[in-house]
Amino acid sequence: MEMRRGAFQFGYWWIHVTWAGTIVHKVSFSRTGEEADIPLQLRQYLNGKVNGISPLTSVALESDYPYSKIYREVSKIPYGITKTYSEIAEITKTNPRLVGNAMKRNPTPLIIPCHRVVAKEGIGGFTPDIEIKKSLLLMEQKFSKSLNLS
DNA sequence: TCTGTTATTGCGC
DNA sequence: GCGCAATAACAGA
Repeated sequence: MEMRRGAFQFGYWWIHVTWAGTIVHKVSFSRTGEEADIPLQLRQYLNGKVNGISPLTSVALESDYPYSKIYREVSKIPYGITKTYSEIAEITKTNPRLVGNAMKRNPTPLIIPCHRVVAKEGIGGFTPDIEIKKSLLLMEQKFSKSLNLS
């Protein structure tokens, strides 16, 4: 399967995606970019038009990745829902601190919905910009609410 | 190898 | 409120 690279503008940030088929290998952020195709499901998700990115998955879920247990648990969090670092830590028998570490080193944010993991009191963090996390959570909340109404 | 660094939390003061 | 330990992967030296 051929590896492809694309970019999508989201607010003030560009989201760069590297993928092959339905497996996403890398997601990164930068201030500048140039429009280039990304997987359709991801684009619709970022536009707030669908409540998920199925069938896309991440290389980080492959079992030989160090934090894969944490990543698998995080990817189970449904659209529009948030969990805390400590909840993930309890399930994976690790430490909340380590969960934060895993999120920071997440090679594919969005695909692994690390923005749905928040601190017990507060939002937690996000690299490179907390505003991205806030926008994503706000967008998900709005869209899931509109689904309930219809 | 060894050390410093995390997107945290809960407890003691 | 503040300081600190728990705890494991990783980068850089």
